[in-house]
Amino acid sequence: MPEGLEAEIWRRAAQPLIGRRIERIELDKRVADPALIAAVGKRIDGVRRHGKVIVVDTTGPAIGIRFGMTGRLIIDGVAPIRQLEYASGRDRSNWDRIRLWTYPESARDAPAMRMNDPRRLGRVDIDPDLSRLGPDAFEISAAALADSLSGRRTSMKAALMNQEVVAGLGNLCVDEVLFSAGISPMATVDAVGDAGTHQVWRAMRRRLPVMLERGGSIYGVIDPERRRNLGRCPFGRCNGSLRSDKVGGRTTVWCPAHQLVEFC
DNA sequence: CGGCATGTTTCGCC
DNA sequence: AGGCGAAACATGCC
Repeated sequence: MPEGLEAEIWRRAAQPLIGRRIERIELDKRVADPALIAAVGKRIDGVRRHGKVIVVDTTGPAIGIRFGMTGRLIIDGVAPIRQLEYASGRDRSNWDRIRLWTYPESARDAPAMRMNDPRRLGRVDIDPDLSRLGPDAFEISAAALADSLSGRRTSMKAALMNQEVVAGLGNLCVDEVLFSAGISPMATVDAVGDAGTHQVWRAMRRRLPVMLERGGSIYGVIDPERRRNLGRCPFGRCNGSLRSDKVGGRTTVWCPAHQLVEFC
């Protein structure tokens, strides 16, 4: 989905919904659980986030929203993130997967909240099960990250994208974090070791708030322009060149000159 | 037109 | 048994 950063932006934008009563719900049954109509008439108690998932708590069922690759949240007619990198800025109403009106504060015809997802890989669940998600990427401690990674036989990149290990990092954030940490994305968790894992944790703490403040996952050093055109490595005085490879099944942009198995 | 895309689930294979 | 990689999913865009 949009990653945890985008979910956090939407969580914040959705706070004004708290306290309102749900007047009406329309949903696309292909991706949104029809049982969610049970939330009609209930009051919104809170909007929280874990990893990439938004949960709208009500006095009835909770509404769990996952955004897939192209889902967006629009609150009171305003899209906090207007356009996603790999989707146009178009907003066709038949891409809405859930629409929710509240009483009495829905702005005119605009739903108080809607999720618009052209590609339809997102989901809207009733009482979502978050039990398999790892610690949230923004909250995780160094010890918890080390513990969560221990025993993994896969690459660092694949491990960090695994939501059971740590919840909220996606392809772009993992590339940014590993770039900043100076750790190779293809290094195995074991090869990276305790010291390298700590570097990864520090890079998460360092980079994620900056990207959040700038507006999301695309605002790292490894931005969309660099993902497309590569070029010289922008890390410190590194003399290397960016390259693109498939790691963990995803396009990975990194610099072999400074992203080493042994961290810099 | 071919290929690729901020993600998750499923299917086989160790 | 269970972790892991590849394929599948669905659609738009360059």
